[in-house]
Amino acid sequence: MELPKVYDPKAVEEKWYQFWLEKRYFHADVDSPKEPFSIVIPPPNVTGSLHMGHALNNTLQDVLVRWRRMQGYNCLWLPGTDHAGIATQNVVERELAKEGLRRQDLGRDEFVKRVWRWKEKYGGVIIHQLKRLGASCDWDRERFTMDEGLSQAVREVFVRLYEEGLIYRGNYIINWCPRCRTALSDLEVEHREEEGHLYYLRYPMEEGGEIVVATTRPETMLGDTAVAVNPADERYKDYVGRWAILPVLGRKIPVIADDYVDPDFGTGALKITPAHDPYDFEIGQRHGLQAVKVIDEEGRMTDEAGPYRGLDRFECRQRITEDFERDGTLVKVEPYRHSVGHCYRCGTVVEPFLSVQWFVRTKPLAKPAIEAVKEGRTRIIPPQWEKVYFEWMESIRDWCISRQIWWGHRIPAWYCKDCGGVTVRRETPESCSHCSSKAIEQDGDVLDTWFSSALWPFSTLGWPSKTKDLEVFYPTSVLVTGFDILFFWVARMMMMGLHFMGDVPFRDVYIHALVRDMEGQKMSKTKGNVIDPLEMIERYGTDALRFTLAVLAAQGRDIRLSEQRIESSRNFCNKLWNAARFSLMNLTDYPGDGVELPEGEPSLPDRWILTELRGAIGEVTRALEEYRFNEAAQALYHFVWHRFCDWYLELIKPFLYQREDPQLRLNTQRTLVYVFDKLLKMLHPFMPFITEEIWQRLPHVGESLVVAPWPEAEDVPADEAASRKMERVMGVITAVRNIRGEMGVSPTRRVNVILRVEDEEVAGELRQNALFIRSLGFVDGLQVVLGGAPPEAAAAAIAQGVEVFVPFKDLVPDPQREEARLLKELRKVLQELEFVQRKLSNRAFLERAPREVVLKERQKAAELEELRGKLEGRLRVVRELTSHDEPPC
RNA sequence: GGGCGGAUAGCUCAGGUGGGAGAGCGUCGGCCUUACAAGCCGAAGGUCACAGGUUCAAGUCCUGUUCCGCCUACCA
Repeated sequence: MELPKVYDPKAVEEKWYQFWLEKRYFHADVDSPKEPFSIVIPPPNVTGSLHMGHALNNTLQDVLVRWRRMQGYNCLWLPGTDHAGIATQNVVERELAKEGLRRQDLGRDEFVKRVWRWKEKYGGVIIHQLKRLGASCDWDRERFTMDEGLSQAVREVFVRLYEEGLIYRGNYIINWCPRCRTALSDLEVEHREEEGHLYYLRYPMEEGGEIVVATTRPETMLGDTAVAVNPADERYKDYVGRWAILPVLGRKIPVIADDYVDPDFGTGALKITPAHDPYDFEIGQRHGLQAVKVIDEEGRMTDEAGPYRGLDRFECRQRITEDFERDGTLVKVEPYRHSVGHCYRCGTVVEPFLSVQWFVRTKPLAKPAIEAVKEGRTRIIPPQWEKVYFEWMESIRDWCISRQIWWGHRIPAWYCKDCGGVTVRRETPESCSHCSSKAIEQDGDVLDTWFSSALWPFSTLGWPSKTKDLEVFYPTSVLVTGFDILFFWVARMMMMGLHFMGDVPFRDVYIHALVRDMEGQKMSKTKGNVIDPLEMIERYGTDALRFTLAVLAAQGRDIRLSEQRIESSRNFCNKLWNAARFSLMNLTDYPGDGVELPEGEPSLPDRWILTELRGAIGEVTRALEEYRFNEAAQALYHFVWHRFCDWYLELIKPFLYQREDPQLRLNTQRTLVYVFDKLLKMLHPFMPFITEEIWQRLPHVGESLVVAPWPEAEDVPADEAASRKMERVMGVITAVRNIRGEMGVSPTRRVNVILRVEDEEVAGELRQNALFIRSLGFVDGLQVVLGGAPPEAAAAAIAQGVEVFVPFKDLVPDPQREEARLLKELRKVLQELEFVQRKLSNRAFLERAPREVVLKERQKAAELEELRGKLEGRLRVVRELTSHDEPPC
């Protein structure tokens, strides 16, 4: 059965994924005696579809899980999705809008039912896409944040925190999105620098005179209840305690003194709007000021806004500015650049808004979470993110968790209509816990989606029940995520995990980069610069995409992805495929299915490739242990392409194409199979599909690569001495090819070669390995001479002490070209030599540098000297020829 | 305002603990050499942002400067 010339991903991916599922390789057995290795997936939004960020995130997780599984761990990769409150509600509302309906038209119950229906129908999309990516998740354990079990965990956590005084309800300024009509946490506000204006407004004083205030939001003046100045500000000393008259409304407002006010900004007088600015609110509290709401939930002016009632807040700004310009209240307007908060979901300008909300008291929770990282119980990788984590945790503010939407976990609090008391319960109560009245009503709000995500590492494993899953798989081994949700999610999981499980949720946190386009821009649909992972999978195959992402995933740096890069990974797949094709063509008589080392004395190429393999196994394993995905992938790429394919497969062709020495042929086949087997195993976590397809076709032991053992470096015999011999032969081959190339001769044209060495042992070695030089160097006659006069009419090169000559008669006889070539080489050598000699003539270097470094430099100098001598000798010979060749004129 | 990261070949980027400047793509020259033209062979190309310092030795450590990017922040 011969393989097609080109690897076709479509023909294999679906087949093997189904096979793996049928064999239940991804299923984690809680009763397994093996050491556990667990990861919980960062649950994608149920509304989501796979983008490059997901592809990267899940490729890296799958690499880790598949690798650890092969190492013999009991692996659990727990998948699932997030109900994504606002996002999902928005999606369904948009769908309703097409029917001309609002959610209010349906009513809450009907709307929520509709969201569930939407979820059942479309919510599985991203899960399906993860499967196409090859993710080896335990699908039997798939979870959704609104599942019954997880909802129970949410209620349990809420009630416990409430009872511990860590959740409270209060009237504070929060961030409000007038479009989504809900409160947002501080983190859900995106600050953007914008060109705005600074308006200077004149407020008359009750007893004559005036005070001028500066503001970026003149419309909020309608809610002003004071003007504040710095107590140390001499200019306003006499104003404090007196009254200003608010224009338009004519309200009397006091001038107060507060340290918060910066006398150097604006006019040094600050208008105070306690209901629409967080700091004004604080000042208001300090001074017992009234808070007047002039903007409502939808961003429209309230009745308190007098003549401006009903206007949109921005319309009002426009109108009030015009009016003030007319009546002289407006002193001046300056252009002013400042940062404005926007809703992270819909982009609407956020309104600071006074309302009653639920909050988590975070400081007591943050402390253990800080300590856990300080003590190394959780490692953050790369470590520079630790600092970011600490900074945020140490300056953490209380977390507003109530949302005025319908899709999410309903807050388990009931209010009594009779006594006004609050009843917080795990199960729906019959009556008020304070007065036993039956007239109770549940809070209409739901919880921030991140509240349930914060419980993900233990709620998915069955908490609050004491399950075996929890016992075995918590804490999880590693969390793989992007830095954009370090605060949103990672920090909060740390807090909740420590508080409710008494242990960290994960041993390691690996933080990977963001995927950007070639210009370094974040990919976004609106910019139109997205590279769709599914499209790439269609075009180049899943393995090519995965390999690309892994090889680009260097720590601490964003990934700039281009389709070209995926294309070259596709080429790598094809290279591997053709190596398999070649191997299969030469294994038709291979006995059995065994994977064994060669018997007796292996050939030089065998010993060399085994030595290289041993090194590669060590390197790849070490890189994976350190989360250096790019280095592991790079090492594999180099080994497979530039060691195994470029050299080994070429070197063994003469052994495979002959039948005179059956033992040699068999040994070669064994090594070929052995090395191929190991490299497929190492490649499998990165490229699961093509490796399985090839492995299954080659002689192999076992049912599937998924559960095949990870290679161990110690099992592979190394032979450094043989390796060095091989490298010398390879050096000679390269020298011959170089001469041919530089002298402009076709690589397939046969030439004769003379090798001249000083050392008898080396001479014997080269004679022994003449076969390789002949076949890879396209050499006809090969002569190895020990010293003696070098040939004259020949091009020369020096490779590891061996002088390589190709007679001019075999090339295009062009002594001038040869002279130029030699000169170029000599220049390089002289330059290097000068550098080394300068070092060696420095007494400080000889005295202070370690002995082995000095020794190395001396050796280098000697080698270069020798090289120089030989090159200069050649140059003389060639110049002699050129002068003879000079046509008489 | 504070903090973090980056500046290395034409492009995109690797270069844990200081001692050899590297990869992919692109470029140039030559090849359908019975695994692969999505390939093979060969080559060119870099004062490692700038200025100092530490050291026998700096892409790598320290200080400063410039230019990008990101996070974060209560100066309306």
